[in-house]
Amino acid sequence: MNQVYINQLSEHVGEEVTLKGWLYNLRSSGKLLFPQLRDGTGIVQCVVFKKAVSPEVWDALKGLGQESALTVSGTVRADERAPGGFEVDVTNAEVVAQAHDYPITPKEHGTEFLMDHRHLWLRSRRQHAILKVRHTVVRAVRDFLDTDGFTLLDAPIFTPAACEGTTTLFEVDYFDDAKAYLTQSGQLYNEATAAAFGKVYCFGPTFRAEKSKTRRHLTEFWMVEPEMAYATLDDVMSLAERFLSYIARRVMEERGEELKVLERDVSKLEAIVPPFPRLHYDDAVKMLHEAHERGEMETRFEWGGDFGAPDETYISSKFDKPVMVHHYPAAVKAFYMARDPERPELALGCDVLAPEGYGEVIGGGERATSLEFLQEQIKEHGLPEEAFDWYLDLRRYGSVPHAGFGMGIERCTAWMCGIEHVRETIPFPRMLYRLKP
RNA sequence: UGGCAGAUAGCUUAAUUGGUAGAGCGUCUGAUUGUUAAUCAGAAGCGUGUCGGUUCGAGUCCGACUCUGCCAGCCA
Repeated sequence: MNQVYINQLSEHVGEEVTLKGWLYNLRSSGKLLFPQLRDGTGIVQCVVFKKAVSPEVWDALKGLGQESALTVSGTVRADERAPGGFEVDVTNAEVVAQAHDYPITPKEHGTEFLMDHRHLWLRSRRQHAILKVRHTVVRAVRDFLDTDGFTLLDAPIFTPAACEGTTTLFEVDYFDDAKAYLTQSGQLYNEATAAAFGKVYCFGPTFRAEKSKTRRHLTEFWMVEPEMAYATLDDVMSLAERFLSYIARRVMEERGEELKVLERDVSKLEAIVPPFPRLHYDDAVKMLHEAHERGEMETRFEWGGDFGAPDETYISSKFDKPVMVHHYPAAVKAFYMARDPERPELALGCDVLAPEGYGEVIGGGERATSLEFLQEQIKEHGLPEEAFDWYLDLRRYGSVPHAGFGMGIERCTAWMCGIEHVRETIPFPRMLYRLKP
């Protein structure tokens, strides 16, 4: 018999097909059963008339528990009463594996319970939709960069020392008595590959041992980091707006059904088109000051600091598109940031703040080119010089202006989906105090 | 790491002033030929996170601990 997937049913109306999947839910009405079958591509309601199947099949189906594995055969029929538009009139079925007392019932559950059952929660409609959107975000990221002339050159996950020296690193034993650290950014390695290949990116897991307990943080997350040789802050901002608008368009094109499941306000995604507003740090601070004077912000923001979550939310709330804030004070940015020649206290850095309070989805900028400047910075930041000798070589041998950024896949996905917390945008989130399952 | 909130049945939760811990869902049995988190009838079963204190009596009050959630800092 003709095995098909549920998302292909529209091509098989009137045909006899076999579906292989799991029981999502079962309702009964006397001589009639309505098993809902899911197979990873979708959910379809099947209809079993008692007299249409053998007594053995009827009895097997009647008492079947949620998430039992089964195959069903029957005729595909378009039906307005069915949620997906199609139904299958079952003529035969086989129970592959019975399931009893599936923990996640069709009722409400708390976050802790669901996270403890993450391995099963993934089967739920909403989680399925979110992770399908993630898949499309990842594909869009790769397609965009690949067709734009970028070469994928992944950075190592084991690193000998801090890339930025600021955030906390996960330390692991690395043979004998050596220590290695899990990467917190591929940034420095990207600068090496950019000098070899021109336009490059790395895309992999990133680890931050920050004890953050917010809806925007994971200890293990995926980051894509493009880097371009002979590029400036302006180039990187142009790239960021083309990049994000491409991702949003792909999500809308390919994941319409999923966005419906998530009840996403698609008009928010439709608004993500170039150009994005560009806001100088000074002007952003001015906005915050005015907001404070009007009583919209509790405390007066001090020039020179980095924005806190409430500041970011306020700034982004004034725009219906992502905002690109640039020229931050150098003091709050990484040591490798290039300086504004006119105002050396400012870094040529840029953060993209997503609308709706999703915060910083992209952080990047132009890198410093001068060997002497970087040597000073490394000293000032108290970083071990010997760990950066190879990095400084990049300034000794043909140093050119170059720029890039990093985007967090989970933050981007949460934004696309319009969901509260990044923990639902990765199959198995790693967080402070959560390492299982 | 700090602030706040919380932990009662497999799950979601109720419990007045300190006085017999109750329900819905799930499970089991039965009814129902169009259900949409189906409904209806019946049944079983099981619970106050851990340790200590106050009290005639603690889910409730006090202390410590463990765990969880939310917010903040840090960042993507």
